[in-house]
Formats: sequence, C-alpha cells, structure tokens
Amino acid sequence: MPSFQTTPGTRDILPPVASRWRAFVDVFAVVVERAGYEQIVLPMFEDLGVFQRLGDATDVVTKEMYDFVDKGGRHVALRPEQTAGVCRAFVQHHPNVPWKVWYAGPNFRYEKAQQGRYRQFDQVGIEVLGVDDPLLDVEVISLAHGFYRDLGLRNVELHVNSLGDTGDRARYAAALAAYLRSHEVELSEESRATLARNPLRVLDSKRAEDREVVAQAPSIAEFFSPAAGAHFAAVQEGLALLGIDFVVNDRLVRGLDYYRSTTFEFVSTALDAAQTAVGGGGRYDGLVEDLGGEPTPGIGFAIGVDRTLLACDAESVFPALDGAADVFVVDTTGGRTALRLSAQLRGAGLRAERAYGAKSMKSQMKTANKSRAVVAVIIGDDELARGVATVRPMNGGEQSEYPLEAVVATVVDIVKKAK
RNA sequence: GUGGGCGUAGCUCAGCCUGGUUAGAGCGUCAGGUUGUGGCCCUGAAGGCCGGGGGUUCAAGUCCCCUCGCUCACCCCA
Repeated sequence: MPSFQTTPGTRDILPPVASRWRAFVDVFAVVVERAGYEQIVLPMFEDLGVFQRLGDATDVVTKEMYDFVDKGGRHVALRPEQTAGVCRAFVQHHPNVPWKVWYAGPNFRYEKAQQGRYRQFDQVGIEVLGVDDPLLDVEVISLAHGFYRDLGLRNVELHVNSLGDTGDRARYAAALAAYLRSHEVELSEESRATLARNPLRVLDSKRAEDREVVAQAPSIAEFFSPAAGAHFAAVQEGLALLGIDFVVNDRLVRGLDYYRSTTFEFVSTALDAAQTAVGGGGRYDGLVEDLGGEPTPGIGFAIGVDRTLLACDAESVFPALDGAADVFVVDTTGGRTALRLSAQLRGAGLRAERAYGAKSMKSQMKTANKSRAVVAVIIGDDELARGVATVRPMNGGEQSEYPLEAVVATVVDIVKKAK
C-alpha cells in the first residue's frame, strides 16, 4: 500500500483516458465555437456568497460545499458549478450582450462518491446572458443535442419542462406543498423531510411508496402565466422545427433554485446506473440580479464529462485511443544518431519515437512494433560506417537503405502515403 | 450522512465456507529462442508485509473485532 493515495471522490485520469478527455473537450469546442460561443476560464474558487445564490434549500449549498477561510480571512469555496461564476463575471465586467461563452473544467462537491459521481468532477457547458428569446432556448438545447450526436451517442433522450416565471414557480410550489402535506402520511419518511425543505424536489423521488402521490400531484403547467405558457410553446415548436425529438416531463425539477422558465435534461437510456442524467440546464433569469447586476435573462447547460463518457462506453462510441507513432528510430550504435534523427523527424512534423538505453536490436524492434509506428529507421554499426540508414516499413514491405540526409524526406513520404 | 457487497502481483481474478509445508493463474512487463530485425509461437525471470491494526489459535490470506478504501443503492446531482 503506498503512503499516499487519491482522496475519496478524486482520481487520476491516466493515459490513454486523459487524451480522450482532451478530445472530448475539442469536439465540444468545435460545436459551440461554430455557433459563436467563446471560451471563458473562471477561478476554481470564489467568494462563498457567489455560490450561496444557488439556493439555500439545496444540498449543493447546505452540505456539499468545499468552503474554507483563507489566510486573508476571506470565506471562499471551491466552485460546485460554473453558472454562478459566469454571472458574477458578467456583473463584474459588464460585457456587451448577448454574451455567449463556453467553459470546461472541474467542479467540486462534497458528496459520497459512486460511479459517475465524484467530488471533483468535470463539466463542459455554455451560458448566454442578455437574451430572452425562446428560440435562443432552442438553439442552446440544439447545441447540446448536436454535441451528443457528434460523439456518436444515439441513446440520449431530451426531457424539457418549464418552471414558469418567478411568480408561477412560487405559486406552484405553494400549491404543491399544500397538496403534498395533505397526503403526507402516504409519503416515505425521506420525502416528508424533503417536503419541509424544498417541496419541488419531492417530485424527483424514485421511491416506490411515493410514486402514487407524485403521479397525482398538480402539474406546473396549470400555473403558467400567459407569457410563460407562450414561451414554452415557442420552445417546443422550435425544437420540432429542427427535428429534435423531446418529451415534455412536467416532473422535471432541476436541482438548483435559480432555474426559471425553460428547463431541460439529457438522459442516457444506455446507462443502467442510478445517475443517468448526462447533462442539463435551463433559464435562470433572476440570477444576475441576485448577484448585484441589472435584471438580465440567462440560459445555459452543463454536461458531465464522466457520465457522458460512461454513456459512450455503454454505446461503444468515442473510444479512448493510444497514440500511434509515425516513425521509430532504432539505433544499436549508442543512440546519438537516433537522438539527432528523431529530432529532425519531429521537426518535419512527424511523431517520432526511439528506445532509451543500450537495448538489443531485437528489443528495440519489439518496442518499435508496440509504438505502432508506420516505419522503422534502423541504424546499426554497418549503416553508421557507411553513412546510411535502413528504412523498414512495419507492415511487412521491403526495407531499403538511404543516405542519412535523405532519410527524413523518405520517411515523410512513406508516412504520408500510409495515411 | 444511511444500508448492502468487496479489498490477494501493474491489470482481471482463483484460493477463504471445511485455518496447516516456499500464496497461484491469465494478461501485461523484462530477457532469451546462435550470425544485426517487430508481430505468431516457445522458454525463463522479475513483481505480493493477501488494504491497515488488534484478537483467537501450536498455526491466520483463510475465523472474530476495529479501521481505512473501493463499489452499489438511498439522499442529491452532472
């Protein structure tokens, strides 16, 4: 047992998975940058107050925050998500609207870890501030949808709902609480506790004994103001216009208190774990104001990197790949020629590898094979004496000798043809 | 935070119920299989305080307790 191991809920992302993560973010960046979103990089910790705006009835704020007092006496917290930070940055820098940004990076929540849920977990996401157009909601949703499709995922379901405007949500919450209280004896003990804290969340219960009561509960749709109803209708029409399949799920209650109006969640049906939501988002039209800014509409989504990658595994798409070399330089004369040649080959843009230490020809060839190089360049005593190198295609083709100064061009040519 | 399952080689696991000589397998790694050449095949080697601590016993990987970690479910969420 080593003296030190990763702390619970954290882990090392080793090769080749780490490069899969990078590729994941690359695919995401291409999708959203085509739509005009620009990257933003936020601090990983901020003033605790920024995150308290997520809602003091949420577990994220009440018990999962990694907060501490720094040496200057500031009460700060590791970010549990990035939307609040984006809004804080918006208020701090007052950029022109619409402000369209994307981000990627780790967040922190003090939870008990299980598959697809870690204390340090990565998300990619976008946020748009300053626009209250339902067709923007459609665009935002379509970008997430397109990203999943670009990864190769086919079994991702889109669930949409609306929480109405601020007044609708409050009136609904009151009506729902009243209904649930009248059926309190039928609810599970856990849900009774949830009811006292945050009635909307009872709708999320997966416990069998709650199913009947939840099924009969009033729907948010009955409480929509005319404007909220029209907005939601426009979103649904827009999705249909783009040919994006979705289901309206009036029990979809997002976890954070700032959500208003349009909410949505992407669920992988290929995953049989407890955590099947691979991404989600919605409108948060009051959040900027809560953080001290002018009233500003906002919408965005976050996609969980781990869970989405788990879904990719379940569907056997977007695999992790070891990098293959283009060329491997074998040198049994001490290594100086391989050192120089591989530098030249790299300078020509190739991925060139070589063996370290005085290994036998056979050993070096084995390593060359494992590197999956297209071609091996071999320097033995014989070649060294005559100023040449043997160039050997690794697919079984004929090998031949070239003057040292012609090796780079020859190899570049062979690799280009092989690709 | 609550409950169940599991911690044996780098990885996947057998052995534990029915304690008993130097703890095994497959894969991986490394080295060989005659003159300077990979893949397939063959041979060999390295690699384990059997998660940690305590207890029972003549004897513990195996039984008991504690602890740490992982995992699944709940809670919650991405």
